[in-house]
Amino acid sequence: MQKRTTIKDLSRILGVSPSTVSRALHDHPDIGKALKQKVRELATALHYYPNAMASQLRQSDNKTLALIIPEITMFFFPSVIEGITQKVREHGYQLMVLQSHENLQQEIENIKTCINLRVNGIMISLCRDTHQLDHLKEAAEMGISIVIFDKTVPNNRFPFVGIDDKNASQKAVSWLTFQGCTKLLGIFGHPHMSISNQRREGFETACMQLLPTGGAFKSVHALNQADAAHQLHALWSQFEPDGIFCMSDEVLAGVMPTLSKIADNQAKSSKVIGISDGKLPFLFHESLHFLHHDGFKIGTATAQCLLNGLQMGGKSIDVPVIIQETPIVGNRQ
Amino acid sequence: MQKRTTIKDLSRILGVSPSTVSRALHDHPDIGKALKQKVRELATALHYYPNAMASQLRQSDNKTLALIIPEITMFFFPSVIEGITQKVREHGYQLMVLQSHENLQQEIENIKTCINLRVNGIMISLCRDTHQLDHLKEAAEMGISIVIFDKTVPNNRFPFVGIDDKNASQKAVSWLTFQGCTKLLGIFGHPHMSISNQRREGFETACMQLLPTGGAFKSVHALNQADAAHQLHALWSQFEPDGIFCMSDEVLAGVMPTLSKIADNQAKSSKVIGISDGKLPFLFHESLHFLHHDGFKIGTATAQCLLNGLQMGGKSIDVPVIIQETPIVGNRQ
DNA sequence: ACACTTTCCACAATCGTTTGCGGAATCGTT
DNA sequence: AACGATTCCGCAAACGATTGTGGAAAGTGT
Repeated sequence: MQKRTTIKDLSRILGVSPSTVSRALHDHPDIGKALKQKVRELATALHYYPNAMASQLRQSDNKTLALIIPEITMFFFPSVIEGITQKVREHGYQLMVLQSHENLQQEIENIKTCINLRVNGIMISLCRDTHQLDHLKEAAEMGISIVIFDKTVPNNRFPFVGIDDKNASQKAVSWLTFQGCTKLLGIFGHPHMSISNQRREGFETACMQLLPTGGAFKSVHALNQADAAHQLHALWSQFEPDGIFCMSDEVLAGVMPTLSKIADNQAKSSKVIGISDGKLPFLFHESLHFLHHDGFKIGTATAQCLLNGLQMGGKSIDVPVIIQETPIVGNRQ
Repeated sequence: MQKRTTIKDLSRILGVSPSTVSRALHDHPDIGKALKQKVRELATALHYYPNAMASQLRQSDNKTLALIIPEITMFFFPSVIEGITQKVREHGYQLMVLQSHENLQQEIENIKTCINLRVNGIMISLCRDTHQLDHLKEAAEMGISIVIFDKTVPNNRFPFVGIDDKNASQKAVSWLTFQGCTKLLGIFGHPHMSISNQRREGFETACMQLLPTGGAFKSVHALNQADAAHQLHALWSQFEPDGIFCMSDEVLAGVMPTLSKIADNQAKSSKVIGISDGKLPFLFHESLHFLHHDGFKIGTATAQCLLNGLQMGGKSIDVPVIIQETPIVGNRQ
């Protein structure tokens, strides 16, 4: 890492003071037009690049927001990142993405990194083993704005962006029963995740309300995509549903191939509905409906929420933002 | 952003010099055991977090590597990021992910950000409109190590990590002909992308070599997933292939649903093979083979290549690293 | 008791920029 | 010609941490 040209270098060569060079480069009105020109020319000629660490230190601000998520999987998060990126860039901030890999220790480490770096704000989707928010409170006390999205904990006091999980599940059940299904299977994500339980509860209460007498339902938790496939397969001999609810794209990705592998007429004709970011359902042949859990929209809303909080000097609103998922979208018209 | 406790605060309270505090926190042998203890206690009591900007400025190094990619889509890149993250973290570096959104101007901007931030190295997959590498050369001259992966330009002189595109295509054609296909369709990505053309060329030459007399082939470029679907659909009436080669997951995602939508016996029985990261093919019912273009492996190899270059003081090897894709993997056993 | 290590810590410079303040030159006005 | 207003720029102190050097106190050996 060799020596790079600095403001001092420029100032020495031009015979002016460093402060003048700095002002010239920033188009400060105090500096004469002619001099500004010369400074700029020399700067490009000598490949001058302002040292971001130095200027950030001086201004003690780096215009950076952090995004902490469990993992950048192919499901959901790419959309979220896209939404956040767009909104964040519009407002002149840089985005830093950190992954916790579903590991609380790593999540804490990431928060520490954010504090050390003096980021302006944090958007975080909690990993499944996170149950209390001390590490976030620590960051908040350091003056960092925080917004939680998607995955949270029950008694969260930070601003939150997400969908109404229970309601979404109820809509799904409602649709299935409307289609005439009476034997429902709900497949949910990792049991440690907040949304898994929210959505399961919504599913179960809806089933109890909406299923006709003689109907039945069952709900299972899958640890991941492969486990969803495995559980569905293992369960089929005992419980053969005519309606299946998949709480996420990951579950759906496990379910669909398995479903078509089960050489059973019932399997072919059983209705499936999911909560989805809206990409995956279109890949399958089978008619497939889903509740649109729009990652992009959640991303922009989360970023917007954080930016609002920043403008209000950290005193952000405490009311959760609930994104309305689009009622029901069929992927075949 | 209120005032945070600094090393000076600690030193003032303890009645020692800032340098002593710094050394104590770094477990420097010059500092007495008792004092170290007191410093550390006060530090945690006062929620002291070292200001990363300050220390990075002083040491003029920030242990950060940048990853610049066109876009974080659901295809391929999540795996790549995973591989890179793992390798990079092992070596104590931070990773910064930047997206160019297939926009050269944005790519240049990202490089500039990297220079300003004084990152140690850059891993980049070029966006499709990038044809010359002046912006990368600029960064290289500033002492930043660079590795290009996946998407590159013809006459690249930087270290490169990727697969042998032509060879992969040839293997695909070879498999299709071995299956008895004689009328092949190759569907490729955006025509501006290097890999699109490499893979198409490989496809075409292989077709000419391997197809029996009477055989035929055709290759088309799709701008994106939806366009792949559309083109396949539009083309079907004129050219009805019995073997289809999809050069990427994105293309595959466009092709498969369309294929099953085409109510034609031929469509059901036509063989499909793709180059894939290895997740998507397992989602489909149809028997589907693919050449494993392993994103994770490419990620680790890219990061390793960059780290090697860093250790050798920026004088990195100039020989491209070619990852051998796993020959042919069937997704149903 | 003397010289000689160790042990432990302070001083001050430094990384590269930014910025409040002050001041010299130039200009315009009466 | 005198005087206030512009215009344009330098001085020096920050931002918060790291580090080479120097040196006082304490311990060791003879």
